[in-house]
Amino acid sequence: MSDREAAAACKAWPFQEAQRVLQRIGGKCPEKGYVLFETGYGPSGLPHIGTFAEVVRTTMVRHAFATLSDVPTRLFAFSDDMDGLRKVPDNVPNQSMLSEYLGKPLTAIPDPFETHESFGHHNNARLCAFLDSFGFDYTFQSATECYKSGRFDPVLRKVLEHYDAILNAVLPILGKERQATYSPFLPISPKTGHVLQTPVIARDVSAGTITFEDEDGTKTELPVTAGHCKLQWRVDWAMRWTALGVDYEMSGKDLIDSVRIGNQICRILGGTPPEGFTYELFLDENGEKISKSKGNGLSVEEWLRYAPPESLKLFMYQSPRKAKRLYFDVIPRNVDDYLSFLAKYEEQSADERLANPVWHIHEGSPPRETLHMTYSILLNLASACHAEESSVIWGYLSRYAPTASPETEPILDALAQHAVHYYQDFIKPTKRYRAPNDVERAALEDLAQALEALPTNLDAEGIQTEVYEVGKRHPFPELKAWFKALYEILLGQSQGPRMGSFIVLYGRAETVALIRRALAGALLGKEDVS
RNA sequence: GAGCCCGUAGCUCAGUUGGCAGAGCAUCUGACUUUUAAUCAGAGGGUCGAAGGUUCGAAUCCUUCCGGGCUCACCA
Repeated sequence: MSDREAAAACKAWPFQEAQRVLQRIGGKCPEKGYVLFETGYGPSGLPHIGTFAEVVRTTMVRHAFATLSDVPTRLFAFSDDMDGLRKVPDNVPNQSMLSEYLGKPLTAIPDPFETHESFGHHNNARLCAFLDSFGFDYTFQSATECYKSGRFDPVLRKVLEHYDAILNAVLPILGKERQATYSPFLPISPKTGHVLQTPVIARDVSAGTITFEDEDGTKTELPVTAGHCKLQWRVDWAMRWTALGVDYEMSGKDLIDSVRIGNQICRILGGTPPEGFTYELFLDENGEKISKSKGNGLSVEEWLRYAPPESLKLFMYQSPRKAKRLYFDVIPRNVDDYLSFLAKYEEQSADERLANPVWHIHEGSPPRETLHMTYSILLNLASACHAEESSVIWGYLSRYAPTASPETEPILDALAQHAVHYYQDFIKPTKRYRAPNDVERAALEDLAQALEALPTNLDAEGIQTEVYEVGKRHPFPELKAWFKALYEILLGQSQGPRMGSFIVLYGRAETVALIRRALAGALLGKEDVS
């Protein structure tokens, strides 16, 4: 079976989606010369995990499609940057300046960060930087540019022509209040520059204009073309599908009705609605919808501090139609699942590979992983050996696999780095060191000297015996108390790893130094005062 | 009201063309000359929400029902 046949038979959802796209175009290249995938972005906020999810998933479908067909593809990341600013975001500078521009298109508002041509341009740049950091292949599209350049003009005129039909399509899903003032066209006031939400009083199809009442009450006539008017979002979406010839766009289940309306409008405009895919929303650990304003759930940045992007992509790949909880605890699991899919890939047949998530995550060519070490082991390791940096973990890993190094095992190296972050943020703050009493002090001094005197090639077992011997030489009620003291004084926790293996892992000289610092009271400063 | 998702071990969930019910954690037992919680080995634990149907065979497909959750109707 060829790759293409195998892909056509593959049940993995990106292939199923790609099949629908292939059927849509009837196996032939569309007139525009390519199959168009689109993802939308509202630039009044910064890119977030939902943006990421949509682009990753769309990219997976796009790549699956490229495996099924030779028809070229493009992905537009479309920014609705002509949208009027409704509210001043509280996470940006120059708040008072921005408040003077409320109601104006984002691309007509100065950049509060003073680094770009406009606020819209600034956020667009943030979007692109965000997407670039993951290496996504896309073409950025600006709504402002599309409107002003006339690219949307032919379809805008059609919207005017089929005004009533479009109105009738949208009205049923609106509330009563909204129905009264609703207009698909949002004229941009020539006087104030505001995007107006105002009824259309008259329209002239042949001239391509609408008449409305401007903010100061004067009757104003404006062309619907060339950027003089924007469209209300649902109609805007459908117009864009029609004008650009969008073949595929996914959206959240909260938009189901809007997609339905959009499809109707698209047909009214003479277009063919894109193939859609409705994905489920993300929930937090309590099963509540994740929203930026509530700040629940998890940000992309948080995830990437503790785990590599591939694990987040895996999360996005898995069950997109299922409402999944997105919170901290799911990270380690997704890392380990990613690693095991990666390991499994090596021994799979060609068509099994197509259903392996790593095939989709890495666009058909996943990296080879030679040293298999789960993330949970690394997390344990990081906390057991007090890993302030990944080199400590590597100290252990190179003993385990002498030929391995950060250079030969980049995946493992990244994981080690992430495990250190995990240790620093979650384990270390819980540590509480205490000062030794006189008996313990003497025993620790004894241990430090004993460790220095031991033959350098002694193994973990031998060191363990020596630790034991030192304990016996001092008046502990029972040896249990000696080990407990070691953990509490040196590691800041009431239990810990076997001392012999810990010392080998942490380093003999380093352990001696650690003991000396403990004796000097230097570890007490690390105590968490909270 | 309309629509979507979920219900599988104590917990969180896998289960990919229907073919002997799985993982992680938790629990229990044992090993490793310290510890209930480094690590390792092993064990117990499920009427797959319920009832019908299709099938030689259903966690999986169809129907109905029960239970839980979410979304839409202001903005995009």
